[in-house]
Amino acid sequence: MYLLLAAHQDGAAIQRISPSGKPTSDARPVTKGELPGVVRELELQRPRWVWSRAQDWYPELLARGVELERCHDLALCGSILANSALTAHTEYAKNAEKLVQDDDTTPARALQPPPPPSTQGALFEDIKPVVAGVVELRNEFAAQQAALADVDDADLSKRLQLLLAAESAGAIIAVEMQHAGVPWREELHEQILTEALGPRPPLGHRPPALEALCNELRHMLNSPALNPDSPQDLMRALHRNGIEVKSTRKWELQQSGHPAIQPLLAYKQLSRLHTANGWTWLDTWVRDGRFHPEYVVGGVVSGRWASRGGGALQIPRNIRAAVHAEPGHKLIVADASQLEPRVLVALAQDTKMAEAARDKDLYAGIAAQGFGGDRQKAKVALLGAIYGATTGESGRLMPQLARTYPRAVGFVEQAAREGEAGRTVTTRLGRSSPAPSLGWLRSQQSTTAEEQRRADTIARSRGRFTRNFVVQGSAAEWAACWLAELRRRLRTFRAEGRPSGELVFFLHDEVMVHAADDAVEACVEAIREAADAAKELMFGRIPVEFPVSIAVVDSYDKAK
DNA sequence: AAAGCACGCGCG
DNA sequence: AAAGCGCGCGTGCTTT
Repeated sequence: MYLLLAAHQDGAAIQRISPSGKPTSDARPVTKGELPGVVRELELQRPRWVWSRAQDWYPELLARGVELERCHDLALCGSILANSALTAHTEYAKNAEKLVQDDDTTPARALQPPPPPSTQGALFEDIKPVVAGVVELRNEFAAQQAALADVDDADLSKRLQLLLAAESAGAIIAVEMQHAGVPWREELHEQILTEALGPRPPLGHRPPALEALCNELRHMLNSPALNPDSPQDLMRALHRNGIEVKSTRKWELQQSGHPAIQPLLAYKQLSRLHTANGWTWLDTWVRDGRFHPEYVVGGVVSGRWASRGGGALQIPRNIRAAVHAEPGHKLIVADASQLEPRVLVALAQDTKMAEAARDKDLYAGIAAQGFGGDRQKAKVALLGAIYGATTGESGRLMPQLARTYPRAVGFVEQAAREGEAGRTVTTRLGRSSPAPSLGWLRSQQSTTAEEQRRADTIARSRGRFTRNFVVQGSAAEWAACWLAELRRRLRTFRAEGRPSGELVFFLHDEVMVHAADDAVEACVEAIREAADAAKELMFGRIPVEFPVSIAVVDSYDKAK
């Protein structure tokens, strides 16, 4: 059953609709205050909630203690359907195309783009539903369902439906994880900061350790006014001292043996800790022992999630000790091992590489088959194939890899050719890469030799993008299915009154579950089962393993 | 003074 | 040791 939840005057309206989007009841107006109660009541019928975006409604509902099982996120699904090659022939895609301005690269969207970044601390106050009433949303849903029905190939149609379901589940999970937050022990974080930087300085001042290093650098580089935070300033000072670097990047500085390099690198490292994850970050993003980032589902064209605020997807290793389970609980950190290479194996149906992928360590398997047992070489070669490396060691290893695995390498090469020619590519479940911009197309019609060279560079760059898109995007789909399957199992535990865990973090190919001690075993099992289920949902029964490495730990730094 | 860009570095 | 893909964000610096 589908229940439409739309904006209506100051509150909302709820209407039953059929799978094709026809109303099967009158729209019921509900005030803001009544909404949680009404939705909770209706949820007992296990509907699929159809709404503009999960972000518009679900944070508020969750804050009132209302959890929902499933939804259809019109904005996310619309964006997929408007771009997918599988629905390119439909009215839906053709209408969406008209909405795209022809002078930029904005992806087609059936509804409004996401709201501007909300200011921190206002996660639940600031969000206003998009101005979209019952009729508008119902029509949108009907149009999306019609587009789905227009996909003739039953297999492809099923995949696309799976993608929309997984994406919508992701939207729900993202809001729930945002609500739950990552368990964060502030005093452990502060301890790390104080040990590395000294006591907290007044606002706008360097902490003692940075101050000392800065003075040391000024002295060693004979530059009394040096600001090491200014690349220009720093570069001039280095040059004055005969350190001939072309940039101030860490790896380039490491080439030099000058005695000032060591304190400089130390300064850079500590400065990073202070500015990106120091006391200010802690004040801003951690409340009541939880880090509450905002996840942006569909924030990356490939289908990966992005995040907004607090750098949720970049929790650096050196502060992970502060991510700590609550008393009587554990963190279960699960990681899909070598996900992208395994997805490539499944996509390309490379039986030879599948043999290697039967091993828990895929790189070791590949090393044994084609690289004389050299695991590092095998890894560099394979990642190079997925990213489109042309130079360096990775580039040199490509022919060797192609000889051993013509199908897998051929698959990514084909994706690269498509991109270079200005065509789009499509993931396993049907998410397509954006079409090239008009500017791109224009660049390819160059005449002079100089223009031609530039055009080739741009074309190859797009080829690397599409090459990676199919693999990264399909891997993101696997991860979305994994996450959705895991959530379903955790909810079942709870519904049956058994101990369960809560999803608290997700990062591309990694999930974190916070669970009471007596729930750990079941959660671990659920994580593994969900991974198997995700594989089968996406690829059916294939002889490729998607092993998950799981660490049960007190703190995040102990995982891996 | 605000907005936008380049750099550099964190994560997968 | 970096390279080839995808991101967010703080800082300095330039443009508006």
